[in-house]
Amino acid sequence: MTLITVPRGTYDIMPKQALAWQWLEKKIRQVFLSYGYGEIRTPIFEHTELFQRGIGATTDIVEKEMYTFTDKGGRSITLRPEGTAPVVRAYIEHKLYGQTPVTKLFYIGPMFRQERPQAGRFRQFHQFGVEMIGDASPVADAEVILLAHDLYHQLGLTDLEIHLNSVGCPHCRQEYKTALTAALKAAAAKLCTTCQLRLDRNPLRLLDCKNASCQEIISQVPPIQNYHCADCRHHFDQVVALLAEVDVKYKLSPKLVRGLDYYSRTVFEIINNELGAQNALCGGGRYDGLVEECGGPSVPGVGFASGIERVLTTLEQKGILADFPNHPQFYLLPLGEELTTIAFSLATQLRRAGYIVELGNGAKSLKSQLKTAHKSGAAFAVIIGEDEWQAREVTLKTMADGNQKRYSVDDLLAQLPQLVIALEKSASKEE
RNA sequence: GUGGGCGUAGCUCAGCUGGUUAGAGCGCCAGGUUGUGGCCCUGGAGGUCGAGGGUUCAAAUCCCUUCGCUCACCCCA
Repeated sequence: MTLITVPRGTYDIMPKQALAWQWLEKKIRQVFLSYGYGEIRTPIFEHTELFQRGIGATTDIVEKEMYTFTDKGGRSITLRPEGTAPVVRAYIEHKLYGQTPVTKLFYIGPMFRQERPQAGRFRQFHQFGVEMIGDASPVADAEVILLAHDLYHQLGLTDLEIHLNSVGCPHCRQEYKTALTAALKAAAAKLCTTCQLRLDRNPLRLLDCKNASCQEIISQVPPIQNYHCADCRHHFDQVVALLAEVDVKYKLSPKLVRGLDYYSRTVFEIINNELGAQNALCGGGRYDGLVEECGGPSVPGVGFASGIERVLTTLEQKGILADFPNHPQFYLLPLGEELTTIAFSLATQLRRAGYIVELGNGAKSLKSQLKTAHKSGAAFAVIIGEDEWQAREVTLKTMADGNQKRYSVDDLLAQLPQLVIALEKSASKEE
């Protein structure tokens, strides 16, 4: 029989790793809540049409990366490839626009895209993100960028690069596209094959081509800034000024464009250059047409999404992710199978009182059980042997120094609170 | 979807141009102490050499196919 493994691009989060995930998720929720965002949990799958309309039918995500299937009712269903469209759907469906002028939502959970996996890229991956819907002001853009920036700072990531650009509104962007296409048509033959395709399909994508000779040609072309309409220019200037006001460092990247159709005006990415090819921790921007496109009122929006795996990798890389200890406080060792019941009962008592307790295997030698206790990292071993049990006592051994003392069960239970406090004190001293 | 690299013990890897029973370190189990962990010593268990086929007297080693992992392109978190 062949071994069944996880599907390509997926992986198991094992107990030790899960502690890091829990820690990170907790931090994320704390920061988002402090900025006034409410958590929303949308389904893992949606009607396929939501993503076709929301993300854009000609984007790579929709064209070739979605996990789409037909359910038994004949409906086309898709595992969500990103979080914004579902949140916007819920915003419209629950008519949140009628409740407050601005709606601030955050999400955290798995996303699915059928791509070839590589460093920092998976088929099931996890994102957290925010959507601020209903505020057209540049203050909203700045606040969202600041939020991402502050969140990373609170995690200890203080040297990330923020890349910032404006892709204009549908009107001035279209003008730029035509100008760009016209300018590049002449040199089309010198472009790489993918760029030749992009020339027709999505000329903006040419700007961030990694090919050196393409970059050479592109550097001759005027930047998108030259084509911004007065409103777009003003909006972007304001965003930049607001970020400067709160000392957020950013890099203007005139060539930054983003792959999803819904972006307008501000786009940004936060980058860790040590990550490899997939170096964006976070990407986002403004999407003023999206709510309307999805069947809602004409309401502006701005948000970002960040990859949990990439954040965790970055934290590990920078040594911020220390071990999360999950050692038992007490390791109970019954000596002989006759005492197992006693130990079992005592372990239950302690656990019900809220202590972290492991129970040894009474069939094994004391030596063997102590080894296991040692490996578990337990602070105390409680030895339950015939000698002491005849007097209804147990031996409490402090693993750190090897000291041990006999207690009656009642005395032990009475002593535990102090023992645990002393333990926590010495642990915090070490740090 | 395309291209490069890699698949040998639980983990990290060695195994030269094909040559007996495939090795090391760590880990695991047991013993060295009749009831005492960490250090040390001794012993033990554990491998369809990713899978299938081919060449050969002989394949972990050479050839083909396939699967998987990985990195990169495309794209993106």
